[in-house]
Amino acid sequence: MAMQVAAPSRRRPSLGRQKIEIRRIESEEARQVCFSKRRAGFFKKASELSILCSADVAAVVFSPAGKAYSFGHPSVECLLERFLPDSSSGAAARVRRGANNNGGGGMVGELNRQYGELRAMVEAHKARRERADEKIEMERAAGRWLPMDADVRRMSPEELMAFGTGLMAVQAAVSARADQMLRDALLIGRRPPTTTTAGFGFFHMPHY
Amino acid sequence: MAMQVAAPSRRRPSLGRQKIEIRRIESEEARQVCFSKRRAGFFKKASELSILCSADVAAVVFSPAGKAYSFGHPSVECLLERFLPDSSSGAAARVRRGANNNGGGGMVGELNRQYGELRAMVEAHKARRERADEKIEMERAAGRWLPMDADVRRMSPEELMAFGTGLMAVQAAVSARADQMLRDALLIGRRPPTTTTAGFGFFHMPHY
DNA sequence: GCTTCTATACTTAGACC
DNA sequence: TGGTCTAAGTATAGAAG
Repeated sequence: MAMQVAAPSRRRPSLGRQKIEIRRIESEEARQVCFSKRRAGFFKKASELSILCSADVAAVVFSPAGKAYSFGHPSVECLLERFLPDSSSGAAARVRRGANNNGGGGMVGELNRQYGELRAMVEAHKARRERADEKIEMERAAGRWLPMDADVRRMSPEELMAFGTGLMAVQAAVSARADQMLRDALLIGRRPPTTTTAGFGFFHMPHY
Repeated sequence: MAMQVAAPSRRRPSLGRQKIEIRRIESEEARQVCFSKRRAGFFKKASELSILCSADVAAVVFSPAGKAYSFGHPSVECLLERFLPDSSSGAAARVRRGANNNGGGGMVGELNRQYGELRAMVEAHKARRERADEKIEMERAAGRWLPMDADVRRMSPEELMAFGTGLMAVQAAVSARADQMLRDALLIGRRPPTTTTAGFGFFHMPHY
């Protein structure tokens, strides 16, 4: 019943949840906080989905800071193996174990499983990504074939799908050509395990 | 202000969201509906997490009916391929192993069922793959941008490198566009092209 | 099996610890 | 980094199509 006449503004220390756009959070700190919260929520959703619907769910998340987190019911190893293309099998095995430990309904408080080797890998990945950004300009000059972002944005779902498929084919051709040149230049057999990645990222398309 | 005297109960066609326990939904129908809804929500969360926090996120979900769904930024398809090698024995063994390790939840009985679903999934994936191959022609028509294999073979190392870099940028654009469509679809509740997106692999280039 | 509608239950942005 | 609190934005159970 008592009314706050003197300091009505103090009654609202929080404005509550604000609406936000789904776009990269610029503030590093805010991004980190958001990541922690949403990661927890994300894994919780994964857990609920698997339990409520008896579905198999696996999820892997790499924080912007370089840590790896995972959830899996009944297993997430397949996902992790994909993320460890050029690492030793030892790292893969360890990560796999950790992932399984927090699978199922466990969820508890922490899915925090970090590995030094993973961290190194992620750093390499990030470096690769940055290098890629720098090259975007150069790309335009040589790519008389490639469409502009605007073109891509204009594509219909069907077109995008078709284009994506074509992209994959071209990727294969480029990859093959690169291998060929590598062999010609070095006059050796291929060594995929050690040489690997020049800095080109992956192509991905989510499906529904 | 007319009053509903005769049928007051009609005023509440819905009780709104009810609280539920996080445990397997017994009703097969209800479970299916729940799966559809939550799967969409789950992927949306994954998308938001990756965008808001610049995190790498990958998720795979196998429906109780045996269908596979996935989301990944920047990639997951490759993971699925690992999970679904053409030799079903490998996948089967791996899944079984993973499942047993995690058997602490009394899900043992479920495992056999899930195993069966996996087989169905493998077939679905194969079909999808073939379909993708068939589309490569269509892509040529729609893809007025993409070069022919011959063009790629004719490129100099420098050109190839530049082109590869450009390719990567386009991949990013396509990926972003696809993510956008996913978000729009989920937001609007409209059905996107469905099914077809599974077969896109990753691009890799050895370095000199 | 996926969508729509409605009334809630649940999640989380922002500020602080 | 992870926990707390508030208020508001979202996700979704249930019912029906």
